[in-house]
Amino acid sequence: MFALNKKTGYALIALTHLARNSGEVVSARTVAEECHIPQALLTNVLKDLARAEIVQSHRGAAGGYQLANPPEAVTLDQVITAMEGEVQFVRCVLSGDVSAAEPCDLELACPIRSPASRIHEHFKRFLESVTLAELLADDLKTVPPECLDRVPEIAGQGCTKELSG
Amino acid sequence: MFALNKKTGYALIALTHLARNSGEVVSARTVAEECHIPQALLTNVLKDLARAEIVQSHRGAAGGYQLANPPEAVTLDQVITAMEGEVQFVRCVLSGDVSAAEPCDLELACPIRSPASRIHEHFKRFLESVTLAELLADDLKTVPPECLDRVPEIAGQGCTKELSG
DNA sequence: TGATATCGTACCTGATGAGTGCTATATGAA
DNA sequence: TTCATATAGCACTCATCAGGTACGATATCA
Repeated sequence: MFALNKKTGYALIALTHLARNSGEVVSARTVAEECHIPQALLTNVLKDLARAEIVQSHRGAAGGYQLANPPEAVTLDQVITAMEGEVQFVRCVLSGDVSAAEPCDLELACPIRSPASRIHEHFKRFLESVTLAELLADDLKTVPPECLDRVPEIAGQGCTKELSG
Repeated sequence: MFALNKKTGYALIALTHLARNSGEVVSARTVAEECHIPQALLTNVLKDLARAEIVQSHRGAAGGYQLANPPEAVTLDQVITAMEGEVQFVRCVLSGDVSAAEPCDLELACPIRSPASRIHEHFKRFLESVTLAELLADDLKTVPPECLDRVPEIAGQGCTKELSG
């Protein structure tokens, strides 16, 4: 199944919680309790988000976490990268990079390398276009109705941005 | 890492190979040899694709596989679903379905359920908009230059379809 | 100094991805 | 009829990783 993993899901939930308390420092325990996420696990999730500088951490008594940037500036791509590592789409796409941990066996002969790279770019842009602000906007009325139905003719086209407005 | 698994990658490579031999029946061994994919593994991949009716299988001597539909009609979503199961984006999105194998613990309280569903729909449409034909079109010149640079302002918008033309 | 909270890291366990092997069945040709 | 070829359907192994837990170190505040 092609899906985000649970940690990333928890991260998104925690981030929306922090966004709704913007400005305030909230402890991991509070977020865990209010979002019904196992605390020990959420602790690790928030640590990853802090390392990626998506949230700011404050140690000590009355410490906790807060968003490092406004929700509009936090992209889905950033969150996924923080939790799961660089998005790759097809695993070989980045292997031109010498440092890639997983060089592709087919590197020379691969018949889809070039087109897969292009699709990878589009995929990445899609993830970059989705922001935390859209996860906060829980109002379906903000989605232009014409975007909900014209499928797949307009697939992936022109609807993403309107979601946040 | 948010990525397609290797089997799906092999599936895409095999499908492009079949597409380039459109009409002809090609054996799994031939595809494996010409695409440099382990034969035993490719056999399973092609079986999955046949089960999903993405390719047609022909048993017996001189048997093999051929595309069941023209490349324009084969979407990335179909291939991923055939190889990895239904795309879910966030794992809970489909759990409203009673038959879901993985009901979400947070079902009632989840603060991102509704927006995640919307993003899931966009994500799915993106995958439906990418066709095998685009994997065959290896010519970067078919991509309008303005689509390659305006990032992320136009992210995910309006470029996908042009890729195949 | 003690309570609280994050930081870093290591660990466990079950599921799943990647790959292999075998038997049954279908087909075409000798 | 027989044989070679090729797919169909399982069942299996092995390694990796996701999901989750635990603990000592460190920072902050009262």
